[in-house]
Amino acid sequence: MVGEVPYPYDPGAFPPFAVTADVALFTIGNNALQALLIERGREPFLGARALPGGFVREDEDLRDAAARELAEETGLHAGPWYLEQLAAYGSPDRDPRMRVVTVAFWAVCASLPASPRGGGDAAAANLLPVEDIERGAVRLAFDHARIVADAVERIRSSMEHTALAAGFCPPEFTIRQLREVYETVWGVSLDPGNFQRYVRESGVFEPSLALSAPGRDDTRSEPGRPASLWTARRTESGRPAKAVRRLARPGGKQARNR
Amino acid sequence: MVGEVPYPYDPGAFPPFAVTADVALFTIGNNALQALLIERGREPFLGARALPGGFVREDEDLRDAAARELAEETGLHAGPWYLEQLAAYGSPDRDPRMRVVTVAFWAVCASLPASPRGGGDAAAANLLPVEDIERGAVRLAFDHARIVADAVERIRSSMEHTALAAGFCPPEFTIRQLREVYETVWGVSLDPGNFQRYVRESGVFEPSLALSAPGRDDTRSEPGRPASLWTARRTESGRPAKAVRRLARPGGKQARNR
DNA sequence: CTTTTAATTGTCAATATGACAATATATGGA
DNA sequence: TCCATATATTGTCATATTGACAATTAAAAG
Repeated sequence: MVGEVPYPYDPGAFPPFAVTADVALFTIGNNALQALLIERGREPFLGARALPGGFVREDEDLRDAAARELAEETGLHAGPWYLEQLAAYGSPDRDPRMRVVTVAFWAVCASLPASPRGGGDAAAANLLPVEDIERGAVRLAFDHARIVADAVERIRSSMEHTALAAGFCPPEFTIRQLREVYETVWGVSLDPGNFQRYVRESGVFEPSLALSAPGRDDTRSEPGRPASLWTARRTESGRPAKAVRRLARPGGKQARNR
Repeated sequence: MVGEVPYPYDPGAFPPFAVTADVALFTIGNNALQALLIERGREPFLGARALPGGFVREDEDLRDAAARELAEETGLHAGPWYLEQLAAYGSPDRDPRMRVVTVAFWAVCASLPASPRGGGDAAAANLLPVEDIERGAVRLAFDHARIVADAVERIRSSMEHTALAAGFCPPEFTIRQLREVYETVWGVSLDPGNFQRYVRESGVFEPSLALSAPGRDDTRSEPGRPASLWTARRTESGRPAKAVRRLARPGGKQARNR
């Protein structure tokens, strides 16, 4: 074998690219699906919104870069989020300055500090309703509108067969909280009774034993029977895993064109 | 605005990466799912198998680069394949020579020239059974074993709700051909009667009108009622689209651990 | 014309889903 | 304490879908 660099490439044999990692972080706030965006403080796209992101470092894994950018932008470290890669976007003209390939990630989390101000990065970060973005009411930089659209589609689809919806909730949650996540992200209204059955029998979630539900009456003051708490079941693949499908209720919100 | 390069980056502000496009092409041959691989002719991983791929050119779109590499490797141009991006792979140590981020694609096609020899590229390309790869019986270069595994999983999953299986068939195909694709890729045995019903009622496929089936007896010589021909239905999203799910038949092949 | 082979359709029980009623368990006030 | 109110949770039942498998159709071969 050779030394430091066993089989060096001819330095001129390949075109150099810049590689960035961008993250579309979603959360639910104000009864709507929200995306974390920053306001660009310089050209190009000065004043437009953009996804948190930046150059991948020399010896940094793509995923680590995405997590780092997210942490820098939200101020939250040891992120309480669920992060997954979406795809690479590398159209030759996506950045007017030079050839940049970005690896996009999507993430979901339960909540965010009221004002997730940039923890040192240039501009301020804030949450904007996905509905506004889908309507084209938000000016997004580069191809970030497409990235957000693709991420939302992936999330909506993934929620049908996995416990992803739990990523929008605290570690333990009530069935109602979970149902409201589905209703908000999918833009539909679900039947509470049938949804209860789904959560109970799908194998995707499981009741939170420990300081479970009925009996933990500490300082609650809402009327009605207290709800039990649930968690996402540890991912044991190799299971059927039922889907949520059409639990919609008759007079509910108008479903999007899925 | 400025001229050629409106907002130039500081050349030293970002680490240069090499970006490549790799393609995992699958087809069905010999009653098994097969992947197109080349044999590496140089270090590192001399002698190991690798996915067709190479550097993305200066002004080339990622997808175009993938299609180009595929065409160069198979000798087929104007590819009769279905090509879609899988994900980016960019672990800092995935290539011992330098920092390379690869954008992986997966593709499926109906058939390939008997011996898809490299159309000019270094090594010979040939098809290897995915089963062997999954079993670890094939030495793959870099992280290509993971890429193949991810691609196979994506394909198996996608086939459940889309017409992707038709990508393994000629433009027009019989229901039996289509069923054999599912059986081969999923490693299960499906009930012919129930599968017929699925094809007929799922909305994913549609009967090939034109020179349809019963009546096109030109030079056939197989016994039995002649099969009608079908095609993938033009993608009209916004439809329910039934899933293939468990049409398995009792004594069929052992299903993989899905 | 009969046998053989494969495609296609039909039947029926077991499940799953959608709609909605009934019951359980809290809070708050009379 | 008892009742009205508000949720959570469980049941019921008609309908739709799925799995298993029988029956029918349409060709080739002898």
